[in-house]
Amino acid sequence: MTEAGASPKERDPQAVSRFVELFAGQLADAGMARMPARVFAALLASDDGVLTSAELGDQLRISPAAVSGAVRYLSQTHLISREREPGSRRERYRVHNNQWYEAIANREAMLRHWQSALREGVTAVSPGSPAEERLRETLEFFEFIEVELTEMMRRWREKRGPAGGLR
Amino acid sequence: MTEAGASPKERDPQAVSRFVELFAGQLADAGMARMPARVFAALLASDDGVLTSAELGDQLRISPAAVSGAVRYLSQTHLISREREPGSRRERYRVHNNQWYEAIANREAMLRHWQSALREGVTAVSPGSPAEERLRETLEFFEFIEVELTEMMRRWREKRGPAGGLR
DNA sequence: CCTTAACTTCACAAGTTTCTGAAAGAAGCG
DNA sequence: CGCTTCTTTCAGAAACTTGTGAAGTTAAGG
Repeated sequence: MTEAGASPKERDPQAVSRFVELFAGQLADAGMARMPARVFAALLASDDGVLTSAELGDQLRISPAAVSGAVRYLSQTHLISREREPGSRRERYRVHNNQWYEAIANREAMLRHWQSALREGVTAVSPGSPAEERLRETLEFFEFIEVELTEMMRRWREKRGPAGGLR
Repeated sequence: MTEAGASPKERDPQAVSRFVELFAGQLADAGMARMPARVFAALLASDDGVLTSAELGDQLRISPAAVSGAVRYLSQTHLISREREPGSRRERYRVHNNQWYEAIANREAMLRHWQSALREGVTAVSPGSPAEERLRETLEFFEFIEVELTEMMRRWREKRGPAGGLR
C-alpha cells in the first residue's frame, strides 16, 4: 500500500522532488540564482516549512558550502529566517508562511532605481521632443505601478485574514 | 552656445548615452539579457523611437551580429517592431510608445507556469499537511496576482487616454 | 541576371558564474 | 578546556554565456 499509484495517501518524495526542481527552475528563469531557488523551493515543499542544513544538502545533493551560500542570500533578502535548534549546533531554516510573497511582490527598490534613471534620461534629451514625452510617460507608468503594488498587497492581506498578518 | 553647460537647449549625446547604459543595466538586473537591454534603452531614448541597425551598432559600439541577435529577441517578445525603410534595404526598429510597458507588466505566461508547477506540488505532499496548505495558499496568491495585474493595466489605459490605446 | 548592400547564422575565444573540496572558524558538551 | 560537530570562507575547476569575425543568404537596383 506504500507503492506508487494514483492518489497517494502520503507524501511522495519523488513527486516532491520533481516539483522542487520544476518550481526552482521557474524561479531561476525569473532571475533568482540557481541554488537559492532550489533551497527555497525545497523549504516551500517541506512538511513544516523548516529544514536543517544537512537535510537540504541531502535532498538537493549539494555540498554544505552550496547550502551555506544559498541560505545566506535567502535570509538577507528575508525570504527565510534562520533559527538555532535549541541544544544543538544545527541551524534550521524556515520559510515565512505569510510574508515571503510580499518580499517577492515588493520590488520597491527596483522601481525607485528605474525611476531615477528615467529622470536622468528626461534631462538628457531635447526639451519638447518625442523622446522627452516617451521618457516622461514611462516614468509616470512606474510611479503608477509603485502605488498600485502597495494597494494590491494591502488587498491581499485583507483577503487572507482580516485577523491580521501573523500566523 | 552648443557647448556643455547647465540646462542644455538641445539633446546632449553624452548624457543620453549615460542614461542608456544606466537604464540598460537596470533592465539587465531585472533579468533581460545585456544586448537586448542596451538596444531597447537606446531606442527608448532615441528622438523618434526609431533607429536603423547601423545606428544602433554605431551608438552602442557593437557588431552587426550583436544587433541582429538583440533585435530578434526584442521583436519576438513584442517590445519593438521591425519595419523596412521604403526603397532601401535597411531595416528600422521602433519602440511601441503605448504598448511596451504592457509587455513588461504582462507576465501572464510566467504566472501560468508558476501556477501549474504549484498544482503539481499540491498533489505531491501529504493531504492535510502544513505543506499542502502552504502550497495552496501560494497558488491562490498567484491567481490573485493574475487578476490584479489585468485590472491594473486596465486602469492604466484609462488613466492614460480615455481617447483610446493608439497614438 | 549580375552586383552589391544589408542582414543573419555559426563556430569559437574570452569572460563570467557557479559549485566544490579543503581548510579554518564557532560553539555545544563532556 | 579540549573534543567534536556543524558552518563558513576561499581558491580554483568546470560549465555556461556572450559577442565577435567570417562566411552565407537575401533582395534592391542597375
